[in-house]
Amino acid sequence: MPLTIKDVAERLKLSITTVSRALDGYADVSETTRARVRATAAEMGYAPSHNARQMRRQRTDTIGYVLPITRHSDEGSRALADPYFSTFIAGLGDETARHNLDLLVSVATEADEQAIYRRWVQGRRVDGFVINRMRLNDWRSQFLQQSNMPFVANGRERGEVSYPFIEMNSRAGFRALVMHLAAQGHTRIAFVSGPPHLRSSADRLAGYRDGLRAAGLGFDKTLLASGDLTAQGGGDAARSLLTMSNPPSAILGSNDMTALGVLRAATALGRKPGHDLAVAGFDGTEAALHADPPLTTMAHPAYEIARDMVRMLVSLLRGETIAQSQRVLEPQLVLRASSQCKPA
Amino acid sequence: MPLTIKDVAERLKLSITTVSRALDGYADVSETTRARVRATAAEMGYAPSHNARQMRRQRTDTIGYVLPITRHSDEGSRALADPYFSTFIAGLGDETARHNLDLLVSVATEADEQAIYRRWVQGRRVDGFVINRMRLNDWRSQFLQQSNMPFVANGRERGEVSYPFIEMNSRAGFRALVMHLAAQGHTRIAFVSGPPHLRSSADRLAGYRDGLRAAGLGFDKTLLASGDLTAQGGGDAARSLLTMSNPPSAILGSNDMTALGVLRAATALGRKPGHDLAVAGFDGTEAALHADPPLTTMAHPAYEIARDMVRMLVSLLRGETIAQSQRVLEPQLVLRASSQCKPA
DNA sequence: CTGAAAGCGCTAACAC
DNA sequence: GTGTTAGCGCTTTCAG
Repeated sequence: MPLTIKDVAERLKLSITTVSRALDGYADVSETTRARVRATAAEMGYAPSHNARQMRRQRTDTIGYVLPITRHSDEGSRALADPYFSTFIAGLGDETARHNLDLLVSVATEADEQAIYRRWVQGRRVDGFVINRMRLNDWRSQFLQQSNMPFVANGRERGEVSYPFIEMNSRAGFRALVMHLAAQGHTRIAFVSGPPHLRSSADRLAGYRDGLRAAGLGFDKTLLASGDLTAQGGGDAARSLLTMSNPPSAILGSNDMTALGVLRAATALGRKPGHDLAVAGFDGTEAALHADPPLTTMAHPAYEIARDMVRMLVSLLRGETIAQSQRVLEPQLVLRASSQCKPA
Repeated sequence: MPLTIKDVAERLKLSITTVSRALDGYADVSETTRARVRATAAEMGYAPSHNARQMRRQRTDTIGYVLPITRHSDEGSRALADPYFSTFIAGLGDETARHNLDLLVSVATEADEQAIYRRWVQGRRVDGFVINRMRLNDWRSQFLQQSNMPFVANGRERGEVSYPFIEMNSRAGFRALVMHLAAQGHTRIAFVSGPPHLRSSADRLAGYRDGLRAAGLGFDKTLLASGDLTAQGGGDAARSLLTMSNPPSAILGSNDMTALGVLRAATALGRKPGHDLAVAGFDGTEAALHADPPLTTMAHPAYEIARDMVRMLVSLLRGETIAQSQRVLEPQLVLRASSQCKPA
């Protein structure tokens, strides 16, 4: 049976009210009493019951994050195989800790996530949400808005939205990536897309097409392969692209994991990425740095984005107005060996 | 203002007691009433307040995990750079979700973690803990035991312990790794250790020495470099090892990240890992697969371990006795190109 | 089978 | 400055 405020009060022969106020730093309690209370509480190892406190305050001091995975959870080991997510969680964890907030985490497929959101919202489990990997039509933002639950998104749905978000301009990023490859003489530049219902996939594909246009290259749909943002998917796509009659001389992955899969598959097919095949990814993960050869990518500061999202959410919870509540960041090109070659 | 049980009761002209019982599936309520209550509650979108429920039940249905990081949190982006942790969290998330438990996560250095553990324990924030990255002398296990807080550890402290854990036999793993290298003729096998206060570091070093002994090789302390389980640390260690007068022909990293750093640094120094330098890691992360060249490693099923730990904890919370409460798993050697070469 | 009432541990009006 | 009291929303005796 853990200690309660009553135990402390009895020991001090004070009322629980006074103890509560002393501990919470209210003004209307004498300094001597406050000191006595503090000392005794510390000595007894008392800490208030989070539950009881939040029940009374109607707050939880907790932020929720549901990690969206694609596959069935039996294969959940893949869930965080993408370093993007782990970096993101690290940012959430660090920044919430800094504000003395707790971070409640769950892992769910798009099919299962509704139950969790409902439970957390209606069960008043969290004060606000951080959501990412936005879909073109995303029920989460609607649900949270109509539930009056504060949240900050990483990215947004199609079109104008009214909620706060931080977004990467990945469309511009892919345009730049294509231009970079075109500048080296590549004309057959393939693209391995992500799941089509994701906003990021649409943006990245649009950026790819922007780049082709800007470089004066036509769009050839045989150079478009579909992936799923995993290395596996990237490998499959690369195999089909590289075994066609007129294969591309450059392959762009929707993210680093896809590009890593491309690298491996290409190497297995006897190609030499960085020599007879240009490859690039997107996200700037550490794995890209250690790849064979090191992977050209676009830096995407997932850690900082996560921290900023928490900061924005904290402001929201405090009822403050956020200066810049809808931010668009520009990614930065990171040139490495994988893309530094001319077409064969 | 979210819905409460009272709202549902009023709508149905029933007492809150009956509503509560109907929803919780108690036997002593008529089937018709139960159906009516269920339907109305669903229709209204009612879900019980987690806080109130747990306040009453004196349970939280939440499991805590404090991710231990080494560096100051300003550099927290490194926190999860090690895929071992992200895989571990994925396992925790999946398995807790499966049991309808929530997972509370925090990120803290060893210096800061005490505050979090105290807050969560004394504030009755969680029903149990999962802890990993055990130290040789670990205050956490003592604290949790004396607080009467159930927990399961990944690994354990020095010596015999009474708490449940799952541990990798990394000592045997490193012994096997050294034998593998020695079998190819390597006699100067270096080892980049981890932080000395970690149990895993001690085990891995001991395994390294076991291997040398088994292969009939002497222990040369100039071949011992200290790392910190990051790629950065591995790179630093490799630079000092490879620039000495009589450099090693093989380098073993305490984990994959260390070995990846070794690979990069060695390549930068003009060495060709897999040809004139053998390198191997430990953990079996996906990054090792995509490395240049692909990294030999020992598979360490962090995802499955995490899930099993949650299962054990759940049994503990239910008051069941766990069949195998102290498990030791054998790692599996995964041979890849990085270690497949003879000494120059 | 259903309802009234107590109380989980705490905070915040409101008294004194 | 300090104490008394009324709840936060729910579960669980205990009556009926």
